[in-house]
Amino acid sequence: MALRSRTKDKAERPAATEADGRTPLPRPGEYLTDPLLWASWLYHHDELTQSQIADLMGVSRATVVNYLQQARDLHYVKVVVRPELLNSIDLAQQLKQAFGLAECMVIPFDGGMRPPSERIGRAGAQYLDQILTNGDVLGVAWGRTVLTLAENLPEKAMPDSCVVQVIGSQRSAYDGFTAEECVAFIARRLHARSISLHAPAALSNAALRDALMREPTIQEQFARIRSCNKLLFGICTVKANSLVFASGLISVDESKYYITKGAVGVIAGRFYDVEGNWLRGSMDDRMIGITLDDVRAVPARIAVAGGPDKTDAILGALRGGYLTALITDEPTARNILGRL
Amino acid sequence: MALRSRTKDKAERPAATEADGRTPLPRPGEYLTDPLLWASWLYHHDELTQSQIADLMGVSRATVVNYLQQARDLHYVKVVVRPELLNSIDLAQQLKQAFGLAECMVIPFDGGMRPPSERIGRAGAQYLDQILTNGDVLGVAWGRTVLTLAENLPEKAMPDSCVVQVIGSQRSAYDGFTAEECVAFIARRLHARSISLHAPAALSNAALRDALMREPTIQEQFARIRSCNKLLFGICTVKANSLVFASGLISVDESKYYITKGAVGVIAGRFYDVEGNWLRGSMDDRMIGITLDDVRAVPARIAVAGGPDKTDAILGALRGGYLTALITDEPTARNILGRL
DNA sequence: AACTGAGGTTGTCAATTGTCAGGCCGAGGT
DNA sequence: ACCTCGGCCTGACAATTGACAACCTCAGTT
Repeated sequence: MALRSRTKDKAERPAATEADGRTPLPRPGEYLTDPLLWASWLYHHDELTQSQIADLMGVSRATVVNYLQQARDLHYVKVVVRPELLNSIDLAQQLKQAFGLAECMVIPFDGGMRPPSERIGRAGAQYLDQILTNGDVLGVAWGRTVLTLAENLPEKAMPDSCVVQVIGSQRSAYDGFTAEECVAFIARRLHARSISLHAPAALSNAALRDALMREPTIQEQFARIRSCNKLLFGICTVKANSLVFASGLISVDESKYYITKGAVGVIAGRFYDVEGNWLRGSMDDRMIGITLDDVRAVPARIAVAGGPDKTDAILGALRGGYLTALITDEPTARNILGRL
Repeated sequence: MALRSRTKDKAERPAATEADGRTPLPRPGEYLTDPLLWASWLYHHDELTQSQIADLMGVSRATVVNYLQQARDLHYVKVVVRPELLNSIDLAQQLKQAFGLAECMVIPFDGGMRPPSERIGRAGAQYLDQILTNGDVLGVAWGRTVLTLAENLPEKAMPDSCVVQVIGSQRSAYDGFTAEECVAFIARRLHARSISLHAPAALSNAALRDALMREPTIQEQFARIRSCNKLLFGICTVKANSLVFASGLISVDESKYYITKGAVGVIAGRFYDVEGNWLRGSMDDRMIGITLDDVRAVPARIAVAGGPDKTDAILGALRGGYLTALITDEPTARNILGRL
């Protein structure tokens, strides 16, 4: 019970010898079991206390703390809140029903401690991990939330899959915010092939864009895009602080046309109104990327989006049928349902 | 930073009002979100402290503790130590190599605090959860370890699957130890169909057994058994304290014959020697259940077994090729490898 | 041989978490 | 209307856990 003196600890391993006569523990230096793993298992599965583990392993408790911390950092352990339950809470059910979604995850409100995009990204990572299977062709657009998702995606071996960039590249004001980076990141986590679109998202005129589109390599990429069976994207507002503007993809001036036509949201660079109608404009002729019609052709279309501003944008996307699965948070879900 | 007084908590919800003006929290009594789920998510995903959660939800911290505990009990959350890592630790690798196993999980030693069957059962539950997919036909034999596995199997929807009892029923000295119960339990957890074998495991003479075997319903069940694509079973020793005797399936007298022929273990009521040869005897002609030849015909054959006595029994089973996946613990793995 | 710096371990202390006896409140019985 | 019981919540206390600065140890360098 009292803290053991530590002066004598090297020589003996009291817990081991008494408990298991026939299987001597490995002598120091010939561990057959990774100590991180050993500690993690005993802690999380067998619910021993850190002190018990420390005795068992013959190190101090503080060391065990470190082991456990490292194991967490290396993602040796995962804590999962059963996603199907979040699927079933009332708000999610209502959204599913109202918009014919196949799946909807509504994560609880956290009192506004962290940005919704971060929390939703993490939730999305868990969801994606769960539904992806080897052989999938996953299209990925970009967004703040998609990026956090990518960063939190657990590692998983899907060697026969590929991750496809569905919108051209653009220079971003923020770090790591380009579509290529999202795609590459996700592909790496999945041990999958990454297929990026070697072209800018927006060109200065339609003729150039058309010429580029006729390039065989680009044609090939677009064939890939149309072969996606799953698609992951964020939803952007058209407000001034929105990422589409901050990233330089679209200038505020250019957006004026769309806004006067009633634009409320942007998916993969394409504007739509609150009814979900795709608003085609001059921008569209200068962009390289998936169209909203293409989006609807993908079997599983997963949107990760949420936050106080995004109500209308998400509502429009839902009405337009651009999604089959929505991952959002509780305030946002309430807002959307309140707008009906 | 200092602990906030709790006397004023009913009236206000400080974190909420400032952070999110447009979405009032539900008034008490109209929670749309299950409080267990809410608390669990904030705790495990957003890493808030229990006090923060208590403030947010407007209850005392102790209540949050209870919520979290309940959520754990109801399996709302899962803590998973990445199983592929246990697959890769040295002992597991050596066993895989030595016996041509497809998978092998070796869980770390816990100092002998809990019975191996309990710990291995839990590990097996996690493994099974991971490899099962909808549509599987899972055969299940019985055993102490299989039962703990069943109890710890997380809930999972596999409506198109079935769980098949591969050995007849028997009265047991222990509670819940019959094959039917294991099967029913697992089936319930998986929302799958449970197919039990309505016949005793052992009859008093071979003629009766043969007559029963000719019954169409029994024939049907056996067709099912042969259609299994996965099989789950425990491994029993032939020592006097073994479950096969305690359960009354086999009498100690009857076992004498097998033991003199060199029996070291029992799988689904069938004896085999240390080389893995099936020892056929008079018992076998009076039993209703899967044979060891049938076992080998199943594509995935998962054994959960471990403990100081079981070394030889497992070794024989490995040599006989009755397993494709073994889940055991570190001392047992060492013993087996030491016996080579 | 003495120095130095990186990597890993340790003891201490504050923060967080688990426990438990007692209090509150509503349902159902008298 | 009053009482009793059971379930849920609370507050205070004990145990566990996390953070951190100091400390070893050992290999490479002077």
